[in-house]
Amino acid sequence: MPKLEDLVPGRLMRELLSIGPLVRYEDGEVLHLRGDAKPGLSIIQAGTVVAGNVGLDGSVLTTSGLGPGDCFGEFTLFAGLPRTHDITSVGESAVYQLPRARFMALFNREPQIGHALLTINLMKNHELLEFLDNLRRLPLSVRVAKLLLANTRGATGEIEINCRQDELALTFGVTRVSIGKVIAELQAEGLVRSGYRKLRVPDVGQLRRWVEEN
Amino acid sequence: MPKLEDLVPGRLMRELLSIGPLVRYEDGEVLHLRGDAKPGLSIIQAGTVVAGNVGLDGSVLTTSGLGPGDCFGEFTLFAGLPRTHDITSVGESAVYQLPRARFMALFNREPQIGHALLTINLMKNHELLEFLDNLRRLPLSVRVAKLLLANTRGATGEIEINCRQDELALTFGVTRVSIGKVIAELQAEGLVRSGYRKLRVPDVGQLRRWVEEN
DNA sequence: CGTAGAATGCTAAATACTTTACATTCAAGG
DNA sequence: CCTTGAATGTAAAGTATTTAGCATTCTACG
Repeated sequence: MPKLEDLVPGRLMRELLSIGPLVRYEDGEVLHLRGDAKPGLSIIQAGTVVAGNVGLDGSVLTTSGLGPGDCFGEFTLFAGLPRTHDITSVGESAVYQLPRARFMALFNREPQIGHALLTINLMKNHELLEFLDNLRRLPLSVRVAKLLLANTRGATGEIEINCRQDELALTFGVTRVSIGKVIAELQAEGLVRSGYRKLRVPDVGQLRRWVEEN
Repeated sequence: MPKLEDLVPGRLMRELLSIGPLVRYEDGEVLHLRGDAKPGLSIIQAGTVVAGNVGLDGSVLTTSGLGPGDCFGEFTLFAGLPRTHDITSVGESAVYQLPRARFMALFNREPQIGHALLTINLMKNHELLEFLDNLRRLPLSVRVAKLLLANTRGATGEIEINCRQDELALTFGVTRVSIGKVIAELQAEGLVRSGYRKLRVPDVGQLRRWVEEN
């Protein structure tokens, strides 16, 4: 996924960052609450924040993690609607908080910003559609394997992924039991080995081939 | 869902439409093929076109219908990637086909265009997330009922919706059998009455209440 | 070094949806 | 008005997933 800083030239990026204060957050601190109406664009300088998942009543389970260079909050600016997710800091983080007025002024002057935001959001859209498509057509085992591959980022040979089964369950919207079964299957085929808070893929190439033919 | 023509002032809209030819298509004619690399923005003047669903090999099943004032093709312009769907005319249609270079020139001059496209795509994104969320949390019967309500557009009392069960099955990614069962359920509760190529909702308010409490 | 909380492993019954197959009903065109 | 293709209705068997337990294993921390 492209980030804002990959899509706008350095000079413009610096100008963008100069219009909002860099705010620091502690682990677990809330940056924005769902329903909050105050608009603005946020750009992550350091650390990780997660969006999503209120639970109980339901709401969106997406729990997507955002890292340095990622931005969020476009929705409040361009759709004119309140925040759709809670945003929480995971560990310490530092985030530029650009207020609406000054950001929009720059947006109106520099078409490259709109271009970059459109690129980012069209890619997101595309990924969502693919996810939906996979959801309908592929068995859970293949979807899980795909996610693992997405986390190898071009590595080959043996890799280790730090994740819990209930995290996987959440991202796929299924129960931990189902994830457990799937991992047992994959393990029986020698494609992964499960551990405490981690999964080991002994041979990325092999897993990739298995995904291809399923 | 907002359309381009709702978001840019008339003057600018006319300028936009003036930069590309208005092309007419017959029923079933293909406007763009999946994989086609030629970039450009398309704006529908009249008629309906559908995007999606190659079948066989799989690919996206989304089959979303687009009408007058809707636009498509942003993906080819801002993500720089080939078409992701086949686009086909349903009945006769007329579509403005704006070539890349001239459109981008206008885009760079008029920030309102970028603003409008962002609004549209952020809303789409939001709807997709909600759809995904519903998919995970709600039984099929409630999702179907929600779709019916979405097609009432504020009407009250009795309404009639023209759709086939296999169309519903396609949009929800389930089989016709499942849709049939769901409709039978809803019918048993007196919430809908099924007919040939149509569904009748005797009391929109009642259906709405039923959805609320499920 | 133990132990408690966190995470995984496993089982069984219940539910939702699919697949396959066939019967029935509808409506448009000759 | 009758036929035919399109659409809906229904049923039975199979599969995937959930729900609700409880057992086991791991590891951080006291």
